[in-house]
Amino acid sequence: MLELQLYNSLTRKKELFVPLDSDHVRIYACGPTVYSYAHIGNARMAVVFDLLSRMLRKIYPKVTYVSNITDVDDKIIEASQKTGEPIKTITEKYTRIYNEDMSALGVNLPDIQSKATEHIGEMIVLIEALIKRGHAYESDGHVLFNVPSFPAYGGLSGRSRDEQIAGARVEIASYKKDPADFVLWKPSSDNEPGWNSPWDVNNGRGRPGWHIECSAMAEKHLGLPFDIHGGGVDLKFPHHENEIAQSCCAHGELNDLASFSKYWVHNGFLTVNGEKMSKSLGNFLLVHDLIKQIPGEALRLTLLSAHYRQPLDWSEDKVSQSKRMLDRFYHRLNQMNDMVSEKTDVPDAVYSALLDDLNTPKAIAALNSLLKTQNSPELKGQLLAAGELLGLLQEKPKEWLGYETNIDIDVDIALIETLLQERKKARSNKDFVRSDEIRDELLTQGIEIEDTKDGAKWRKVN
RNA sequence: GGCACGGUGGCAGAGAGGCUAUGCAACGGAUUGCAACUCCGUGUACACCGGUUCGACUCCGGUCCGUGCCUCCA
Repeated sequence: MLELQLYNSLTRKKELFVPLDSDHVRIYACGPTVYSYAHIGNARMAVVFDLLSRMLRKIYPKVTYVSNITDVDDKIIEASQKTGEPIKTITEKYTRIYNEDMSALGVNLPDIQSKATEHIGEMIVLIEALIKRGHAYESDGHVLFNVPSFPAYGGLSGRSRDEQIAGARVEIASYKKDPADFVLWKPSSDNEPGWNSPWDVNNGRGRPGWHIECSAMAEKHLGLPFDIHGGGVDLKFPHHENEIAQSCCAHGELNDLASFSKYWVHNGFLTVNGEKMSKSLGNFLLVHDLIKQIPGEALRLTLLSAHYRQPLDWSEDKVSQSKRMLDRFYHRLNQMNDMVSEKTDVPDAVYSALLDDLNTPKAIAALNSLLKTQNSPELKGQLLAAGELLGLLQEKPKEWLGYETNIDIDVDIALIETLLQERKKARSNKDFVRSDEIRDELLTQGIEIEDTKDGAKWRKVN
């Protein structure tokens, strides 16, 4: 197989990916709301779509990957009221931290990281088009999308309008014509962020509803239709469903759900020790914290260790497995340090696994199988090429394995050398008690001794 | 309640109508003063019940169990 297959949530089938324009592939993925640190579930989305964009770039000459930053949202307002920090301070801070944290996971910045607050004008244009075409209406200071005006509504998530009303556990606001209607624009009070709009009430200020930003930004930066729209499965309904409704209806495409995005890709949910992350359980794992304890690359490999559409249960055990696996790879790379790697393509087994709907577990298995062959410039080239595509194995082996410690000098190299000398002497005198004492002492400091043919070496562990 | 997705060896996790997944752990061996590191080798699986088939863990139906969505959520 030489072509990319992707599971398309819209058709519920694995399909051959055929770009709308093979000279320019366009992809959009829903990014974070910046009011706090990103958790490991956010990271899964970022890593999955980072990998997808890497694959697309390998295949096609030009790829534009857009991912948004939601910087206007009720949760941000709440955070601001709680901490007293201005909204802009909060959103800028967490955008910066998000990008730093994702970078630690080997995630490249998207080509365009669009911010909601910079696209209010485009949102207003879209909402006006919806009103004009009879898909939206003003009510009590709000502008709402009228779901019954779009008979195809629900096509992505596969639930009819009746079904969701039947199951709805929310109170239905009185200003809605239909219980399924959702907000496009809402009024802002004086202490909430707001922009002038054609639907001014309450001193003339309002702010967008959640869904409209993605419709507006995807259209602006990618044009319609574009190739791939992605995000977590939990966004399928209602967020993505609503995006489709807004974008299709604004352009009169009532019968073609794919007139917005041709393919829809959803990554599975992440649980922690079998449970959903939630504030009440206190099991929110923040990337910001994890990267202090574990190399980002081990986290990335853990996220890629299950297929992207499968649920992934996060556990320390899984992370340490990933770390061990990387140790093995780096060990082999270290053995080949002096070899000039041969320039090679990504090995077929790895590449074809990824072409098959990003089957990363299979790709990783193939990568492991490469280790069965002997060290050679070719092997080194293959490992590095496959690693580059996956966003792995790009560190210096000596540093990864701890043979070279960079700046973090909680290690007294002179002392270690002295102790190693003493141990050498003790061993030659068969004073194994002292020799083992030194070994244990160094180990408590995180220094592991390796006895080799060329004498003792040491490396920093953990 | 509705919709959807799963149940694979000790654990994680792919796959496939008949052909070794892979990793971690475990065990055996090499190496070592003993270890660690490293290397070599080994084992165990496909929830349950029917059906289709020459043959199913893989296809179909049912049962049981688990998870997610239906409300903010990656």
